[in-house]
Amino acid sequence: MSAQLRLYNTATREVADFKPLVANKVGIYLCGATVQAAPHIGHIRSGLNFDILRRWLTATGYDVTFIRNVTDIDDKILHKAVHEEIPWWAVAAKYERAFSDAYKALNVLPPTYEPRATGHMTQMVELMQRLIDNGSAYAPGNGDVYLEVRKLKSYLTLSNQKLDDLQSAEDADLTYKKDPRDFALWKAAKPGDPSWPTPWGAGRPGWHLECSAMAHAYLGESFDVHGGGLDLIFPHHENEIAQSQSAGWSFANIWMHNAWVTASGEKMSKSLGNSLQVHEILKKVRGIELRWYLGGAHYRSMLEFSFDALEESSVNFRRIEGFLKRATDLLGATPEGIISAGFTEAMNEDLAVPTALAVISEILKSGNTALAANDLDEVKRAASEIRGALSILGCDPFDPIFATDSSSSAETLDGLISLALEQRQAARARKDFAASDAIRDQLAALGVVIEDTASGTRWSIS
RNA sequence: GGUCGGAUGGCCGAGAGGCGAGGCUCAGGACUGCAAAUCCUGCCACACGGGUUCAAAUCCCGUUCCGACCUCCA
Repeated sequence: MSAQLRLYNTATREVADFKPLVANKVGIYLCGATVQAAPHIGHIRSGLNFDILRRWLTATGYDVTFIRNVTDIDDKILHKAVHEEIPWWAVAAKYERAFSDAYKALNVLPPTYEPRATGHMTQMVELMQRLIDNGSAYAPGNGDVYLEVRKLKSYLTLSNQKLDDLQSAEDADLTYKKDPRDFALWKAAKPGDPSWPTPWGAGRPGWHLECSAMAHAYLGESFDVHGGGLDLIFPHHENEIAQSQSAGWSFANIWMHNAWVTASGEKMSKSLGNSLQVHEILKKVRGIELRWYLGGAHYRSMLEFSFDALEESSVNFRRIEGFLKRATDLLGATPEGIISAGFTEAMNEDLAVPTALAVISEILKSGNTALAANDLDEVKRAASEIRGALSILGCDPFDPIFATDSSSSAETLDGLISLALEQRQAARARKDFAASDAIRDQLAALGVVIEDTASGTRWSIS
């Protein structure tokens, strides 16, 4: 059972064996950012959770094509452009950059392809043409194009809702829509708005069209996994399904949704302020620690954010890091990463990261014990298994992306501290503990922490 | 109104019929000149009320509270 990856599918509401459509290959489409504001930790959690999925699939031998789009044209971006008094495309570029920086800081791998909505207008127009031609969509003549949802019997099966149970929007305008629940594939241009030409008039895409068009462009009519946050199930993913299946494409095989980061029990939103933006939190903890925290909860569980919990998680991580550092010193080489059976079993069960962390804790314990006993084989095994696990979680401290800058002053620093440690050692040798402790305290005041071990004194910067 | 989650020890956070997840904190012990690091021991929890069962945190019924979505959302 441990050899078979099982994943939860929102569409069936159960965990089932993962069977790729094509042997040894996986196509994943993740709804990425609508680039209208700087990312908060909830946005980044989504990218992170799917990054772990992708790394796990890759590590277990799949050839993964991972698409994460950028939606760079939508209502909010236009509003923001007015507010910030810069062009809409400058808004999109600015926040796309902010997202890229955040992904990089948290070691979220770049997707195989990262398509932008504005780069796929042709594909969107083609899709609409197809939908109009087969009677699924209609253009009422005002420049809008709508999808007629009643024509698709499978509409709302992902969210398990009934069309007639939906509360219809109070401001639904039936001037052009046949049904208030029909949604806009395309919106007619308003004066001053950016627009692209179509056979039905100039305009811009509605929110959902771009994902169907881009998923089709890069992954074809059917693909393995479509992901996103829980809040995208309805309407975004339902509408993607509606468009794509109306076009005759079978679309995604498995739907995966990550849960939110909450604050005080509530879903994060802009009303909670900017303090939980990724770049703000990175002023307090390292990227690798933020990642360890955000990735540590199961992807389908809400993660209640607090700085206390973040700090606690960082303490735990530093312990693991400390072991790897000591093991590396003892072994005289960086351990290679290997994947242990326990870790595999946990990850294969719907990416049970919390269980995987328990596995890491056990390996850590035996590794530390082996370190004390100078059992090199066991130290090497433990360090390798831990490094292997950390690399899947994207938290490998030896990953160059997390490397602290090793400037030329590092050697000088090392020399200076060694000098102080030699003085301390001399004091200890003559049992002048007042002097030796004074040196230790002074170093501690500078942030240099000392540990006396059987093989000498180690130091690190806290 | 419809749909979907959740409530677990001081705190975080898994599990989903039996044999104490794990982490953090705290207390004690080992090691140490003292620290630090590490290891060991301790802290036997599952919102409430019924029920099923040899056995329920887990299944069933009911209740309370919290949250999410219903065309802006990761």
